[in-house]
Amino acid sequence: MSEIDDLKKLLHYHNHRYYVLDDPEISDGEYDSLFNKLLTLEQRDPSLITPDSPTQRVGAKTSEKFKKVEHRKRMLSLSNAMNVDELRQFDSRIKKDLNIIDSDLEYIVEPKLDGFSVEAVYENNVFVLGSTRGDGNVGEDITNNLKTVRSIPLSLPNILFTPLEVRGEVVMEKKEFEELNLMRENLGEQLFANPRNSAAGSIRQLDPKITASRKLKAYFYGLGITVNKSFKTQEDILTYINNSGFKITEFKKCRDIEEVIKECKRLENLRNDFMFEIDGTVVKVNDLSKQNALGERSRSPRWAIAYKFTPQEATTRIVNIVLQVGRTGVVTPVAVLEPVNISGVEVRRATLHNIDEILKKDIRIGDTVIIHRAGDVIPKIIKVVLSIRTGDEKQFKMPKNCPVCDSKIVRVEDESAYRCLNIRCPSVIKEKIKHFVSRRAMNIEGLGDKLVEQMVDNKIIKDFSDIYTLTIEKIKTLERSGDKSSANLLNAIKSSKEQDLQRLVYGLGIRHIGETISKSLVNVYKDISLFENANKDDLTKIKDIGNEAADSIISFFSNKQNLEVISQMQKAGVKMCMETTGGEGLLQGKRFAFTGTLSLFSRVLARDTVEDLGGITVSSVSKNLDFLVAGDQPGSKFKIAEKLGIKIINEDKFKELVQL
DNA sequence: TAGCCTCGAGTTCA
DNA sequence: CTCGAGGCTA
Repeated sequence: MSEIDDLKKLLHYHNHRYYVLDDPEISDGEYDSLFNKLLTLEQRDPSLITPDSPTQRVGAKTSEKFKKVEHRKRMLSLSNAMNVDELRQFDSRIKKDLNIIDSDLEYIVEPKLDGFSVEAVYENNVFVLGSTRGDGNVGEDITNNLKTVRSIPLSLPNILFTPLEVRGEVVMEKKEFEELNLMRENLGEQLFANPRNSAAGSIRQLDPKITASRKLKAYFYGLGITVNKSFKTQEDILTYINNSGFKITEFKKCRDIEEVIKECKRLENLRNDFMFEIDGTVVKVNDLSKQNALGERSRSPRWAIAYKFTPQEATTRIVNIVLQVGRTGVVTPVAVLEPVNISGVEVRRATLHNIDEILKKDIRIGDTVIIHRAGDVIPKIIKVVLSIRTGDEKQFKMPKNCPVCDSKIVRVEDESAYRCLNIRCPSVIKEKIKHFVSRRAMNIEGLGDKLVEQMVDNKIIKDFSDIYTLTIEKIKTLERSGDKSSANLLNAIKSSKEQDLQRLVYGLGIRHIGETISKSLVNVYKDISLFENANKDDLTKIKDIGNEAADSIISFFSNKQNLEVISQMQKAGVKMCMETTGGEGLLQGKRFAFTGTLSLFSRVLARDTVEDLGGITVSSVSKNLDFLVAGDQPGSKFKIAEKLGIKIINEDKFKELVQL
């Protein structure tokens, strides 16, 4: 056998290890050197180049449009089940059609990839044709582009039958998609709305070089025409496809429809853990003879159904853009949306962050937009659907004055935010007070957002100190404040006077000073009066305090009004010094993070427990972490911790550790 | 000075 | 949760 053939075999093998099994045996460098060796040999005698050679993945640009390709067997789509009931209906309908009365029907459940459907045809072992689904009958010839997808084998190890037609989905992994969009953003190019569009756009490129650069993956799930009759089940087919060198997704064989439902729910919960987008599951009757008996409708088979996850993406219209003024005076534009249901909640508003964001995405009032709720909860506007623009949309301009107090708003150099600098701005006052009374600061229960707003509007309070001069008469002038609730509120205010100093310092809302720095500050300056004399040198010696934070502290404590408010609070009996703490704790200096649902502790209790014992709690995992406490259904932190070799403990272990 | 880590700040709905 | 930026470290 020639050296060229050996090299090709070797490269195919290592390509498969790398791109299909994700388990390379040799380094990238070694692969490249084998590849270059083959390239040299082929260049010496180009007549030896075969179409399945690894050097032929990226072909020449096709100038004309894609050629049409007729599918020998129609590529169908799937009917949808929008909920669990529709899955059960599907099951009973099939059983009726098959005359199955008192027995169960076996199904295969696979994740449904949100990508681009393709077919790859192999003749005598060699990849000869790649096509899109098109309308199901006729697709487009994308052979050259599919060849660039490294997880698709160019030749197969052994022939079971020929031709072999495999069907699957080309996807772009989420990470890849984000990187691509980031790059396009830097180049000022139009962004892709989601990984599916991105995969579709990449596969329909006339220049295979572009497709090759997109790092697409392909997963296969079925066959086209099948001359071979040895397959009995869908499971056989998946196993065969996989053994022939294709990537397949995980799948599960289910005894009955209830197990199918369980599996669908499981995958739905895990959807964010997949590297690629999945928008549902595909449920197929496992037995091929039963599939045949059921047959197909005009556009979809009767033996399969797609179970759709509750969507995390939706289209809606921007009714208006309004402005919010936060506690730091930042003026934030917020889109008011036509209410739309995404993953079970009605979304009406979405932040637009700042004017740069609006201009970058070219968002206008009246635009139709795609909004998204990923693993998190916060809706995000992904992009404007430009194709439905009527021309009646209104561009949004930042006003010159604060929408609340009408004073001039300014944009600090190099910042995208506009700020209202009026310290008497009612909105700023309200937000500052809400922050002061919030759970993590002074924790005054019963003083919620609505009440604070009323109090400021009615001029009952104008700064923190006024909270401590409230009387039952004043509170009762407000809506929905009776004897009982007013008394409760006064009690809560009274007990807040004893809060730790660090909570007070945090509650003051000094720029750049959050919970952590408040704590470090309080450890050094144990009495509020000492803060006034703090100098920059001393401050910057404290961990995490640099130039900006130090300046911010000094400027806060040299402001007369601030000092006046503090002194008023002191007169009202608010504790202004730190209690001496009793020595070293059990967990002194140990860093903890939590993930998943805890059952023995609430998050707050777990946090307080650690901190009472001198430990530190953090919200993200890094190599400095000492313990990750994992509850039920841990999130991404779990994987990161595993990778970094962080000690992961369960709740029971944690309980032992804190000796409760 | 670059790159990593952490902290702060803003954010939606039930 | 996520982003941006301040601060720390090599």
